[in-house]
Amino acid sequence: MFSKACEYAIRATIYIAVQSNQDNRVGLKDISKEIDSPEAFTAKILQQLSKNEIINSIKGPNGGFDIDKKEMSKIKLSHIVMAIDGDAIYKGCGLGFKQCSDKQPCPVHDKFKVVRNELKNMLETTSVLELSLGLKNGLTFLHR
Amino acid sequence: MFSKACEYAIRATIYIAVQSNQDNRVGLKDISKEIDSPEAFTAKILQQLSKNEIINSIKGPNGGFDIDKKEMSKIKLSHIVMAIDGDAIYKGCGLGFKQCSDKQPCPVHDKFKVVRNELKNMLETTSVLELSLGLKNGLTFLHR
DNA sequence: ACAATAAAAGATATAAAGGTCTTAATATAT
DNA sequence: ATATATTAAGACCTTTATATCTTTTATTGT
Repeated sequence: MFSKACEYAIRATIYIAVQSNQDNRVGLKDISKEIDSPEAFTAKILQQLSKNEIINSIKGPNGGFDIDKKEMSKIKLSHIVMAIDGDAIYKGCGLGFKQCSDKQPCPVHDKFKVVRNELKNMLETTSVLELSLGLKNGLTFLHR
Repeated sequence: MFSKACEYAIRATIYIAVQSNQDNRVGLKDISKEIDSPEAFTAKILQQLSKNEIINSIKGPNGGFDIDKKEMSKIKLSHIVMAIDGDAIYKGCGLGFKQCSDKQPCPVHDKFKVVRNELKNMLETTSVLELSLGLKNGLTFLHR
């Protein structure tokens, strides 16, 4: 569904959100350990998230990453996916045709549209705050 | 959503279905030209489809590929996807966790499940015959 | 039997995704 | 100011997906 980078990005963002909610700033090592991801690769992804203003990055001693509490409910999964994977999942044709459109649909166009719209809607309405609460309350899990 | 190989596989199967409906057997060259795919790569994919008994392959002069008319309504998109991409799209966790399950769900488990089930259902109920009819009737398109 | 045609199989090449390593930049505390 | 902690940036490596090329096998018509 998503690239590995995007999976790590979502995991990381949720974990940072949980910690930020408790006023904890977290560093790369901590994050990659908690979400079970390769450290150096995760660093790259956090850079991307930071550039896209999904998370804040603070250098130096006691530095790390966090998310503004007020922003947390505004950050949706769609923002993370867009920042890492781009809009391919939204606009891409199910059969890979560049010219596929409502006017000139590929054979699966309409069927895919339904599913894609559901996915799109889910991503656009699911907030990082919401996901972080489930994790905090022990209802969901982020590692093995 | 799917691999390139799977996209080509679906395109090819639909095209072969259209032709088989008119009792035409089609060769690799014709197929890859019609569906706008790399010829040699398409050959590999057709081999896979043939091994998985989704299409028939006939060697020699006047050889090529076809699909039994009676089978056409029984072949669903899910069969093609399974043959080429495997079951990752069904069972895979949205965040890439191996251990993700209903009992130990990742933060997006339930939300993804809804979308995935819709996709699964669509793939399992959409037949190659159905798709080939839209194409034959000029309602849908397979190339640029 | 032989030549021609077409797919199968296997080896190889190229591109993209996934991942690491090294050096630079920035902030903090002493 | 200096040493230390931490992320940023860029170069690099590895693996997988995508794609091609060559040789073999099967089928048909003559």
